[in-house]
Amino acid sequence: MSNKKPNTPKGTRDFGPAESAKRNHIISSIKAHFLNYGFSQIETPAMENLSVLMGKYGEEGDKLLFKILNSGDYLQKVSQEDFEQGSQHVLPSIAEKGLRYDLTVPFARFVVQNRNDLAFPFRRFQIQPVWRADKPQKGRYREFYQCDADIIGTKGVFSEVELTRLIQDVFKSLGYPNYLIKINHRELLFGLAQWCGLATKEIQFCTALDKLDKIGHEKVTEELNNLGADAEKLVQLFDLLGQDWNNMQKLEGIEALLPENPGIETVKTYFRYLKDSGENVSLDLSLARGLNYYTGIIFEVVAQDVKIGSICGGGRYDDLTGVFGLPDVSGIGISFGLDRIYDVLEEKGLFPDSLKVSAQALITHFDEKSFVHGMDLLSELRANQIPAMLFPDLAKINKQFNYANKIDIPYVIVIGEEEVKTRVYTVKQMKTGQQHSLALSELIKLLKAE
RNA sequence: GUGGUUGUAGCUCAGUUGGUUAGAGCGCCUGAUUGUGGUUCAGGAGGUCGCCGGUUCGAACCCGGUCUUCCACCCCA
Repeated sequence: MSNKKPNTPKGTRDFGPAESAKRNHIISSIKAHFLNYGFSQIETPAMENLSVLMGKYGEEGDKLLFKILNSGDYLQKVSQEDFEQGSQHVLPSIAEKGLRYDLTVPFARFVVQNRNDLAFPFRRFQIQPVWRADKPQKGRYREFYQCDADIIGTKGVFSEVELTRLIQDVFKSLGYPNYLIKINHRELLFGLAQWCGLATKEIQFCTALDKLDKIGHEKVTEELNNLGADAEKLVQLFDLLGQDWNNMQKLEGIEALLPENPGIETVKTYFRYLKDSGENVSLDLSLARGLNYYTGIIFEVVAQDVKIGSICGGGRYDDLTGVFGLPDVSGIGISFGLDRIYDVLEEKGLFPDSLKVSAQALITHFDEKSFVHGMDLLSELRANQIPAMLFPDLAKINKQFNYANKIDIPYVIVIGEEEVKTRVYTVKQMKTGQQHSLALSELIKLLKAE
């Protein structure tokens, strides 16, 4: 290991054949459900203008944005005054683009730009990488994929129900049952904040409350007290949160505190529409989610038996396009975290074995004559939609078999003098060791059977 | 961004108070096997001990820096 040993940048990874196959397994499953729900795919550039990205994810988000240096002499526009005032003042002069931080904001930009060509409500899905300059940890990468589905241009709670069912369908088809869909409503959170006497500090209230299951109610109480919350009301609040209630009981409990809150009716309707399919759905009044633009119901999906944070998140935003000049468009979206779902499936051993197969058959040979004959057989197999390879070098037969074994090829076809003459091929099933002599039509039938 | 942690062969890891030529298992290559892989046996290759610097007669080991990994904050998918 010399100092020349190359490496990918911190928090980024390569995906080899095995990993790519597993990732594709997840992507194709999610994509199939997106299509089944009527979403159309779009793609947007990896980079956006910083004016599009800045200020959309809160102060923290701005720090985590990767900025791209301007081309050419990027210091040219920096004035002495900017430089003396520090990096904050230099930034606008040296970088005007950044890597996208999520898929929702670029989508809002896309909607505004293409508003006249889109039919609303518009359902789009998007599967692309995003970048965050976070400090990497397990399940936290600097480059990771999001799989987003958004419905924009409708306020109906039915959209929330659609996305809930979509989540359920996806995890069902991935074979992972131990997830929990936590939901809450920003109006409820804001109502609670005001009720506690934190009318101007709703966001701080949310982020403090969000830590409840992590640091416990004493510490959260302490934080909220420091913000200036009404101590008596906090006692009432934590009394409510501590109850082991079902969703309806929780709703009734919070309705008693906030009788006029518009979020109550919305959440009630949501559960009514869900009917009996709300099995993995839980109203969690402490769920906050950091992103500033959410205004209505918010979602978070957690893996209950893997320590990895949330694997899917989303919510309703009433005015995301407003900042780009298109007001009064309500949208709702969810984002599946491909990389974390991967980590969950990997840890739980839920990837199917069949993903390993690289080709159905490898054609091996003893000499050049049989090698050349193998080329024709290869074409025949491929013409019959049988993924096949011909060993490309003249090599010892055991080397060829060894290769097939290593890359998990199920069938090896052997061609020698005899096979070329008779056109009856020897085929060995690697898993069982069984061997047959078959003419082409029989061979195709066998290889297609699997 | 703050604090901590990790790094030795392709992989998982040993390595004594600082002392010749740094080891094991697995994997890899060759042969037993010129019509058969996965089992077995024999042999072999592969390391500037993450990198740079310092202390020392002498450093995988001690010190500093740096990169990387993971963890706790922060925040999030």
